[in-house]
Parts: sequence; structure tokens; C-alpha cells
Amino acid sequence: MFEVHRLRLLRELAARGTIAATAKACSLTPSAVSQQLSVLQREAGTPLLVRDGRHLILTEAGRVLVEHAEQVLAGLEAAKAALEALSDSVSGVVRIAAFPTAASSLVPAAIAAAQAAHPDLTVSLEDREGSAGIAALRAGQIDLLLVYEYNLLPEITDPGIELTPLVTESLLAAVPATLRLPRGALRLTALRDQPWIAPLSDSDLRATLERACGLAGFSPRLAYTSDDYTVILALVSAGLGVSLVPQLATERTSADIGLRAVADPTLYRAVSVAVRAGSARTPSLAVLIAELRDQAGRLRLPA
Amino acid sequence: MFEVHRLRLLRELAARGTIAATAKACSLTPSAVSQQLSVLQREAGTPLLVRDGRHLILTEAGRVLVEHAEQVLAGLEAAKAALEALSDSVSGVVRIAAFPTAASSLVPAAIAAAQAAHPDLTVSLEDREGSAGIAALRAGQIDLLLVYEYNLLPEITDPGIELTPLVTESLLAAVPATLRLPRGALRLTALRDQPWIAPLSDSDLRATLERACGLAGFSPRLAYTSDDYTVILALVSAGLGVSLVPQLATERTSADIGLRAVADPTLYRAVSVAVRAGSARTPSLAVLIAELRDQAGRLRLPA
DNA sequence: GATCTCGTTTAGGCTGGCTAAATGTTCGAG
DNA sequence: CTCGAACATTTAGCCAGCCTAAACGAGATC
Repeated sequence: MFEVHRLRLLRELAARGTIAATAKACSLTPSAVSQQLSVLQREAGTPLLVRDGRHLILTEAGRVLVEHAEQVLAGLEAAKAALEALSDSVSGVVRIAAFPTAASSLVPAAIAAAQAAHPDLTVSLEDREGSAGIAALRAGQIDLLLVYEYNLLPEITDPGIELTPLVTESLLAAVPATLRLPRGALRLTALRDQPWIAPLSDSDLRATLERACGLAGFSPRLAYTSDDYTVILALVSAGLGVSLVPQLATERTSADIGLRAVADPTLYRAVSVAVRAGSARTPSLAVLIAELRDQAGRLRLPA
Repeated sequence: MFEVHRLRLLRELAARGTIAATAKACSLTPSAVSQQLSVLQREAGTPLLVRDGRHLILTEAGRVLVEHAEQVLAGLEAAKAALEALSDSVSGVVRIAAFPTAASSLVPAAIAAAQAAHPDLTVSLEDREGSAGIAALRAGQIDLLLVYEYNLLPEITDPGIELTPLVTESLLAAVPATLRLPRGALRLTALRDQPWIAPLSDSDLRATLERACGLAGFSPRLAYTSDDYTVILALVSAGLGVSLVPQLATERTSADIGLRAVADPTLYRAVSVAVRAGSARTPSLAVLIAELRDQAGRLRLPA
């Protein structure tokens, strides 16, 4: 019968594509991973991996086994959750990671409320964004992760991860208050000749901005880049350009910035909470998820 | 995360009740089982077992974990089955066990048909009956088991086992042809004053006989006992008493035996094929199950 | 073609799981 | 009531399996 730690390695390999990355994620040497996967293939009686240049790709059998491995691993998570649910005490340590905007808005209030209701609960929080967060979640370095998905980008579909939607927020065009804009629904083309202030090149928001401008039929002229919304908004406020920012980042903006929802193309991002598949019923996680939903419901997002 | 071999030990313990029996079933020493279960409890963070005299019983947490363990182990079986289904070759060894009546009627024809269609398939067959068969199936000593369930007795409900019904056969009253019986539906009370020929005391059929007579309001006068239907029917044929036998055992009976279905109480047994949960889709098992269903359908059971 | 980055192989050390034997309890039989 | 059988547990010690490290081979990149 398959050993669960070997199945885990196979799953990580499927997600990461190289043995080196898998080894790092699991705190092992590539050698150990390679050996364990060899054993797994011998047990399976079929090759699960084939070399493709210096990478490995899964065979059909490998993909089938990964699929079942997800199931089995989720079952083990669920077992753990069920045991903790029995003892019914919300306690222990929950390690949360979130993207900065959430970490400074939703999350602190939720943690505070959860700890007030359950004094034995300990929570840690760190910044993590995008796929690095997903990887850390699956590797067990964190237990709960706040993620966003932009509507123009591919969604997260990882069978080892369960997503619970929290809130959907529009992306707002941030423009200097002095800038005259047409009334009514704002089309992105109205900003085509403005200088743009953009996030750094590898961020999802940057990709969304470029896709959106592409859909609107122009290529934005980039004047400044920063990943810090405070900086971006300060640049807008100084009249140096326009930008696109999520609603959550605009809670306190000065009066010399105009914020307008973009109607064409439709731009929004969905904020969700992610946990390992099967672990959502762990009492401490369930409490935190409920508090996050509660906080998200309280948000008054000015549309 | 829980190790699968520990979960397997817990499940076996849940089914068997003692560490000694679990150890024997898994070819280990009691010491090894005890140690592994200690580790499992430490990992679970909760006691899973409590001593009850010289036995162990599961706590609530233990039962919950066993339930999830069944799920996980079935998932692993399913993974194996899916991989074998991919290679699509019906081959390898399938170890079958059956109760004697099935082993001499249904099973040989099914094995012959399966091997004719799939020359690489090897099948072994042995006699096993009742709970010993279930235990052997779960322990992996056999892969497929034919079982019967009498309608008056508790059913088999083992979450680690999947049952596929094959056929339902009536229990027939076997009486000397010289015995005059009322026409129409036969009520068991019509036989209350006859001497009875019964199976041995620990068999399911014996228990069914006694429950049925109890429902009919009398206690059977036992004249002879045997577990071999040939012997039982010879005794009936000699006019020494009456008995209750399943239809499958009556395929060739001499003319001096009268066979009548019992209408009150209704008596029948269901014959099913049992495999480990998750393994039913293994190609070789799937073929054999299909052949068994086919053979069962061919049976002309004279009612 | 030099070099960097993979994956694999081999050798060797260490942890974890096993057996064996001793210990402590409980239950039943004489 | 005592003795013995059946059970679980503990301890000590052995061995296999898994890991690391180092050397090697094969692609990709400049």
C-alpha cells in the first residue's frame, strides 16, 4: 500500500514541476525526493514520471495517482479536524498569511474578535502573496491564507486547497481630483492618454492592468511603478498620473484623489480565504473563517 | 500527519477488540501494535483507547478516527485500482474465498469464464465462511469473498468492505417425500412436531433455524446435526427428520425428498460478493464480479 | 563550448519500528 | 482463594529504511 509521505511528494512534484523545488518545499535534499519517487513508481508498477529535458512531467498514471493522493491527503486533514472538533476547545496556534492590504484591514479585526471569544487561541500573521502563499499553505508552513483573484486572470484551482469567498471588491481608477472625467460609467479608454502609475512587473494587479488596457485597445504609458498603495496614491495625489487600485486600499484617501469604478471592462477582484482541503472544520480555523466572513460583511465598500 | 500503517492498526483493533488478535492478523507482535498505537494517540493528542478489564475499547475520539481511517484506506485502494485500470490488462493473481455451497456452484463457472476471456489472469480459491472470511478480506489475505446474509440475522455492515448483491435464494424445507403436508403456502408450524436435522451450533443457518422456529412459536426437537448438506439431505431422504436448506444446496436431490419454500416466516438468504472498499474497480476484480453476476443470473432457482 | 541547473546514483550514518523478554493486571477455573 | 492463562505494556537491543553528502551525467543558456 502506498505510503502517505510518498504521495505527498508526488503531489508537490506535480504542483512544482521539479524535484529541486519539491525538495526545498519539504525541507529535504533532491536525492531523498528522487529515491522516494523511485520507490513509489516501483510500488505503482508503472512509470509515473518521464524526463522532459531537465524537467519531469507526469504520465497519465502519474496524474491519476496525484488525483487520488489529493483525496487521501484531504481525508487525513479531515480526520485531524474531526478529532479537534471533538475536543471542542478552540485553542492552539493558527498561522495566518495574507496579502498586505488584507493584513492591514480585514485580518486584525478578525483575529482580535476570535481571541476575545477564545482566549486559548494563538494566532500568528505574516505577509505572503500569490502563489508563494499557496505553496506555503500546502507545505504546512501556514494554516490559513487570504488570497485574491482578479477577474481577468486565471483562477486558483488547486484540488489540495479549499477556498471560501469573503468579499468581492471593484478595482477603482484613482485620478487626481483636478482631472476632468466624463460623467456616468467610466470607460478605461477615457484614461488612455494619461501617464500611469503601475504596480511592479510581476504582480497580478500589473498583469490585470495590462490586460484591461489591452481589452480597451491601448497600451498604458507607464510613468512610475510601486507596489505600495500608499506610494501609488501619493503619486496620484501629486497629480503625476492615474492608477488602478482595489477598494480595500482606498479606505483613507485624501480629498485630492478622485475614485471611480471602472465599468468597461468590468474590473474586480474576489478575496477568499484558503485552507488545506479537509481542514476547514478544525475548530480554530472554523472560528477564524467565521470571523473573517463577519468582518468582510461589515465592510462598507463605497461603490 | 497520521501514518497510514498506524491507522490500519487502529482499524483492525476496532474490528477485533484486542491487541493480540490485531497483532496476529497483521503478522506482528503485540508489542509492536501497542507501541504504534501509543504513537498514534500521541499524534492525535487525545486518548483513543481505554482499558476495560483486559480488553481495550475505543473512546469517542477513537471511533471518529476509525471512521476517517476507513475513508483514507478506501482511497488508497481506489488509487491502486485506478492505476491498474489504466494499464487495462486483466492479469495478476486474484485470491477468492467462498462458502462451500458457492464454491461448488457459482464460483467455478465464473472463474472458468474469466480465465477463458483473460488468459493472464490467475485465480486461487479456498473455503472460508462468515466472519473469518471478512477478517481475511480486510487483512488482505484474500481479494474477493462470497458471503451470505440470512434475513433473520444482523447484516454485515463493515465500512471497510463493499458488497455487491448477486442473488437471493429462499430457504427450503426439506422433508421426506412420504410426509404429508398441507397444500398451499407452507407455514413452519406445520413441522413443529417433526424431528429436526440441524447444522452445527455456531453456524448462521442454525441460528436462523432457531430464530425462525421461535417466531413460529416452538422450539425444534433436534435429532441429528451436520454441517454438510449432502449428509443432511441423506438423513432427510432416509426419513429421519426434516431440515432447512438453502436452494443452492438442492440442485441435485433424489426424488424421495420433498422441497417446499417456507412462507411463514419468510426465510431467505442473500448471496453477495465482498471486496475491500475502493478495490471494486480493479480490472481483474471487476471482471470476476461481472462473471459472478452473470453466473448468478443464469441460475434457475426453482421456487 | 563553458557553465549552470537539473536529476540520479552510490556510500554511509542515523532514526524509527521491530522482536524478545520481563512486568503488571484481570479474569476464570479448580 | 490461589493459580494459571490471556492480555496489555515496558524496556533493551537489533535491523531496515530513509536521509544527507558527494560524485556523476545530461540539458539548457550564454
